[in-house]
Amino acid sequence: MGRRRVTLADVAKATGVSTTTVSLVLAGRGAELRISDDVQRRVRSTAQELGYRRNTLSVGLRTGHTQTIGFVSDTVASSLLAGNMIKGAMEAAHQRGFMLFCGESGGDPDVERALVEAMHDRRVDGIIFAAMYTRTVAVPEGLDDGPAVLLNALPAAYSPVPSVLPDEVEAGRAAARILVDAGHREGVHLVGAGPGLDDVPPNSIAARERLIGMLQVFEAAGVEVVSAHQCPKWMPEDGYDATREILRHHRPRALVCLNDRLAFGAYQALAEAALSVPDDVSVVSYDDHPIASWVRPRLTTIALPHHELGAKAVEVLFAASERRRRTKSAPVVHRVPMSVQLGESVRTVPAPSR
Amino acid sequence: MGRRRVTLADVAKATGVSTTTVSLVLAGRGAELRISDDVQRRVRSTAQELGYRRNTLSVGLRTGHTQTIGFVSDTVASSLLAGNMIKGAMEAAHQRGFMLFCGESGGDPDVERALVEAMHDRRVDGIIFAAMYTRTVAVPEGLDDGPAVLLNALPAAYSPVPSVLPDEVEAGRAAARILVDAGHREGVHLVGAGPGLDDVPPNSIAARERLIGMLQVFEAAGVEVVSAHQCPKWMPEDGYDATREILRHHRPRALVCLNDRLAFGAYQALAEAALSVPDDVSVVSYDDHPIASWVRPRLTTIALPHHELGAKAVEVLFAASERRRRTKSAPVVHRVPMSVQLGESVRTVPAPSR
DNA sequence: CACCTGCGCTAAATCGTGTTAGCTTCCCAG
DNA sequence: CTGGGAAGCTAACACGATTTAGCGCAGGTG
Repeated sequence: MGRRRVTLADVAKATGVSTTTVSLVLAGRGAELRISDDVQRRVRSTAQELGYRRNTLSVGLRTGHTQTIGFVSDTVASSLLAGNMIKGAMEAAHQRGFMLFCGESGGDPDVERALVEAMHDRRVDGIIFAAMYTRTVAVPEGLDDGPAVLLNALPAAYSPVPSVLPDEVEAGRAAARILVDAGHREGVHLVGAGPGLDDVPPNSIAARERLIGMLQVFEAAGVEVVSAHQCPKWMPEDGYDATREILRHHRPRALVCLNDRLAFGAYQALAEAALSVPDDVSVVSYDDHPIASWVRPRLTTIALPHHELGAKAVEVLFAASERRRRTKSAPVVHRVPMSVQLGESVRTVPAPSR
Repeated sequence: MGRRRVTLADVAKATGVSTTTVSLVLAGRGAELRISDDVQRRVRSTAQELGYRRNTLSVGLRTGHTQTIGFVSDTVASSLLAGNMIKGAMEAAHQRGFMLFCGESGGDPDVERALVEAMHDRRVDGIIFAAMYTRTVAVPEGLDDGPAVLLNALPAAYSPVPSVLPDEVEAGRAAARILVDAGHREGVHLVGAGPGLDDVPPNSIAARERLIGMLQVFEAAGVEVVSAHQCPKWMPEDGYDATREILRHHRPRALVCLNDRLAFGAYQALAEAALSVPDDVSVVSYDDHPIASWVRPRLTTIALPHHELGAKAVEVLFAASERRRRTKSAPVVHRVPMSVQLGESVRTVPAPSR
């Protein structure tokens, strides 16, 4: 247990060469600096034999590169989202031999700054700053002291840091298209946001962009949205309340819920009113939260590509580290497509005969 | 951005003293080595002024301590559990100025080993090896090369590594007691495991220990468990199927579901059979998954103390690092209590008049 | 024989900090 | 005037790697 690790010097001594040689060989620069094949073989073999592993701290101190990325998020716990984003990032990082430092701020700007500093202290090669729901964020001071990426977030003020986000507008179009293609023309209601583009939860990019996409398609198809209900929290209870409110005045034929938890609440309200999904009311929602596949009938939902988002962030970060050496260009926004998850919550409406 | 960080030498030069002095002062050992108050003040003030931060890599290289903990889990994504355990660990670590390296193996032993090695390469001060559902695990080779803790898991074979686990037996007792105290004596069924102690999902400690606790209390109260249904996966669908099976032969008065997702499935089956919770059937379950508070009526559930588990693991890890220097004692199992979350899913049954 | 070139490797500096051993200065007793 | 001790600091090495500059040798050339 407490036994000393094998160092470069140990390998050098055991092979009978200098540490320089060992270092070069193991870095794959042996040929370049004309170390003979024989020596290379011997070095590799003794290194293997002694179980040599390079000390990342030492390398980091010398070269400035630590094979490490910092991942700072506001909240990992309250949503599955975080887990899969982190997972995507970890896998992408691990493929390149990188590890992830994880930190959670709870949304506190002081903690955010402290985390970013602590990561720079540990000389991370870059930082991913992630939000758990798609929104605008204040970029913490010091974030752009090194390569950085915003994940699932846009900077509130101007910032040179690039962003990686789901393509919410297209997701909005996709959701609307599902209803339009299924023949729905009337009795369409929105649960969670609208009717105006500003009737959204604070800082929510997702809500606004989904609305934009939906309204484009509905308008083009001549579908009128009967009512829309803004909900600040997007939890099941809010969906339940909003749906009850709708049922008080209308007989809806289709609900678009701005996420699956709202849809879950809507299901409850519909069940209470003895309305069946999808025979009486079609339901479409967003996120592909696990609950979407647990309810009966399963929800048709536009999936947040958490895993891809995380992986993409790492990719962009690497690209940024490269570019940084050459030139600084304008900040970029990368959009990751959202896919349709088909459930059984949408009914095909027979086209009205003209 | 690319500007060089301030080093100890910079502070020393600016103050007009040696790096040794600065190092001592900032380490709080100034008095001990009789550096004058005046110099101490000046050092601190210039350090502050220049925005000096110590380079953790360098310190780690020199001292062997990196203020860093490795967190290796099998799966973070598929369960909320992970998120809160990690969060608990992160907070506890952050309080002591530590950061967390996160890695996920997906259950692959090769990846586990690789992660543990990668963390040792980065000279972590200790490793938390976490399982996402309480079970026995094969301790990966190399884990005990440094301080380590198993979180939510017990070693499959003997291992000197301590464990941190929820107190599942007591949780089992608590669940049974809820029903017994509410007056339930008949029509009690188990969903997810049983009737035998070996009728559990593979390696599941939770199932087995919950069964033990429940059977103790039921037996003591003279309550007979009418039927029990083992489910390998513990997903809503399994709970749905098991409950349908129960309803085919019985008229249950109370269901104990071995987790909330099973209970969610049970709710669906009960609703289909037009049975009301809790008026017709009481339901108790485990975990306090978010779904527990989303369903109507809310579930009464025995909560997994994820957050505390994570924090406790860190605490045990620190204690282990201390102890390691002195003596190695027998491996310890730490149990964290599970708390009852009251919902409205249990009905009080009037005592039968004798 | 002196000089140059290419080959195959190594000595030594370096990264930023912690730590041990010791240096200088001052004061005072003998 | 000298020796000794305390006060207050510093020189120098170590940690484990990378990297630059260059050394010694063999062989060919004028």
